[in-house]
Amino acid sequence: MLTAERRRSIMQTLQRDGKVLATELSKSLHVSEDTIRRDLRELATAGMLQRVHGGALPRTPATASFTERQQQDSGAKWAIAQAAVRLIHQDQVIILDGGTTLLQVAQHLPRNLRATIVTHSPPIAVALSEYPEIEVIMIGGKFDKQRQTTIGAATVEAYRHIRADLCFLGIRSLHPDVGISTHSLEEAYVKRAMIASAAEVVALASAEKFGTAAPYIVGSLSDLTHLVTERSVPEEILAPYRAQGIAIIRA
Amino acid sequence: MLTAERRRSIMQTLQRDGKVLATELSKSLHVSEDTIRRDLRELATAGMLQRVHGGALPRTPATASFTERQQQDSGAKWAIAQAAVRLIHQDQVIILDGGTTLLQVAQHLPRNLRATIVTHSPPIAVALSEYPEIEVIMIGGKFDKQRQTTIGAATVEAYRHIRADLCFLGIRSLHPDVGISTHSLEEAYVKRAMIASAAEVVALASAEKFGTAAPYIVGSLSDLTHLVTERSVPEEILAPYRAQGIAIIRA
DNA sequence: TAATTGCGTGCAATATACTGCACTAACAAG
DNA sequence: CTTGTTAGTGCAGTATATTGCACGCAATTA
Repeated sequence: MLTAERRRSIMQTLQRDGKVLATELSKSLHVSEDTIRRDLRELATAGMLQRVHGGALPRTPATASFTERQQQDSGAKWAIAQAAVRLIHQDQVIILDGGTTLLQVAQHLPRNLRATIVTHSPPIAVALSEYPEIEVIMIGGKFDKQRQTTIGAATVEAYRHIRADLCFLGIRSLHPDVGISTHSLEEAYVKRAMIASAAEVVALASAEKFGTAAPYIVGSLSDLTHLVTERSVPEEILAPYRAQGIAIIRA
Repeated sequence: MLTAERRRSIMQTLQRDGKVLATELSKSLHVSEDTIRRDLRELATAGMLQRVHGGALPRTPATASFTERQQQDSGAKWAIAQAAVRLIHQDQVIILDGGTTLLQVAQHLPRNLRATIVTHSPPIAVALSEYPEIEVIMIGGKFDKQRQTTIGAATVEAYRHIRADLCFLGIRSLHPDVGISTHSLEEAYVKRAMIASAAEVVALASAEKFGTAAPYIVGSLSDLTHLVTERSVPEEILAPYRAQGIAIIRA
């Protein structure tokens, strides 16, 4: 494995997990810890990460809370992202929601995928720089620092002018009766605009999102065409969704 | 086998495998490693791939040029950013251009600055998450992976609806006669829109930008109200700009 | 105190890269 | 046809990069 390739891999791991350990990297990349330490030192000198005892952390605490969230339960998110990616076909126009799960999806795309990806999440746009064949459309608006997405009238308006094949929607609350809901009114508006702009809507929901409801309604279950979730979710919980004709993928 | 043919083959392999090794290419294409290395060097110069020890990797603007560029000559950039920040007042609406220098500016803002910052650079928006008192407006559009900014009609149009107090402009070429110019037509349009939307325009230019010109004109010197540059730039070079009534800050 | 862990440095071995030079083939000008 | 020019190639020698190892240091823990 090339040196530069290994360092890219380290950066990717760091971005994905929010931290890296020298010992773990040494094992997973099959080089000595000395080499890893040297890599980390170099990358730190280049300002690409922050060196700490035992490993390294992302350089910008900016995305700290964001990256932190990304750490928790990353196993399930990883599986969901993997499964979701398989729904994508060449040359499609795809809308990607914000959030950590969707960032995972962006990072798991096939390297040679040729497609147009529309997103209102700056971190996702940046992550997609890695893919030479993907055209990225960034939707503007007021920037929500907590969610790391744009929101507001400009965002909703921009989505109005787009007709996408596929939309990947991050789900906060999903309930058989209530439908899709969320904790922010602005976020709900944006998600509605995304749904309205796409032919097929894929919901990405980890296990704990089921049977919960939040104050602001995004839409009904009938808005969804696919639902990607964890394998651990029992069949009886999924039954109402199946009844709606939603294609269920248990990752 | 023709040279051009071989190089196309290299690019294809790179595209397929995500990396190429000089030794392997030498064997599979039946030429010496020197020839392969020459090919890789040429292709790297042409910006088609990124040369690394042992072979080459796909050119990924995010990791390669942007982060790397942020490294180079960061001393001067740092000083310029520091000086530029002092032009900002509380509660202003400020447009921030893309580019590494402007990212530096974003990272050097006072912690408690209360302001609205408008930018078409996703990395800058993310960096501004740090500042609790700053409202960030992200301008959307087609995402330019190399420059890490949005461009195109949507970007220009969005700037039209904004009246800012201050605009910080990254400068690529500055010439007493030609004015402000750049290498990308799209970028020139966006910069023009930024200038048109701001009451005061601050140009940020490191020493090597002076006396150079590029194909696409952004505007004339009279568009500028301030010019922040390095202390090392001699007074006689700055004279024409002073004559225009531009306030010069030598950081 | 002793053991452990992570860190940094110097060293040697190997792999890779660059430089200058000579050779070839294609091609244009005389 | 001959000659000069150019681009492309390979080779030899030298320079640089990368890596793992041995060793000592510092901080933490048993």
